[in-house]
Amino acid sequence: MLNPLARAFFGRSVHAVAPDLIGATLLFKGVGGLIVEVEAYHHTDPAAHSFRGPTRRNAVMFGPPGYAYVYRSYGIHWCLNFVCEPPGSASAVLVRAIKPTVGLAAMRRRRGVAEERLLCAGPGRLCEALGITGAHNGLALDAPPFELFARTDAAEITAGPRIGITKAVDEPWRYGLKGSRFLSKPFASPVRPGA
DNA sequence: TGCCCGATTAACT
DNA sequence: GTTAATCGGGCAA
Repeated sequence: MLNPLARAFFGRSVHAVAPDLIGATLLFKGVGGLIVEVEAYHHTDPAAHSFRGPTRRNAVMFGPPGYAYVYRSYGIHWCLNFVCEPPGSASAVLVRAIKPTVGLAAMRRRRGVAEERLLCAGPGRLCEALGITGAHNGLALDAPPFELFARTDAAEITAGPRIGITKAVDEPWRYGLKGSRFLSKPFASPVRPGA
């Protein structure tokens, strides 16, 4: 059972939780950093894995909030989601990028990359750096090996269309820390008419 | 069963 | 700019 604070935090709309996760600290077995990019997936969203109903893969999404949904992407990579909203809502937030702060050496070893900016800039890269796999699907987020700490300082949050999807492509449900160099891709700058 | 596609990434040209 | 790697889901047959 999740602690009441975590349940209250994740039990809200994905569109409330997602921006609140920007600037939060995520650690897995003591390795991780600051969340700088996430995407919201609601069960009514054609791009969501839960849109067509429960399967063995997405079962965790249909459970209570505050748990990790880890799935294999393109048969190769692992991607980490946080289940949100009341139980059965089947909505989740995809963690797309973090700024590495703790355990840099372990991340570099797992990734085989030295450049700090590329350690966790992308959902697949992030899971590889932290050592998260399908074996961790369904784990509670308020207990080891996970550690989550809410944002303490004010953060300037920006939003835009999600990446790598083909359905509901115009919905601005990607949230990020404005100007961070650890994003998987930059957010489009506002276009001024006549510029 | 067979076929196509995907919430990706790295290594090509 | 393009493409391969690789596997589960969804749908047609």
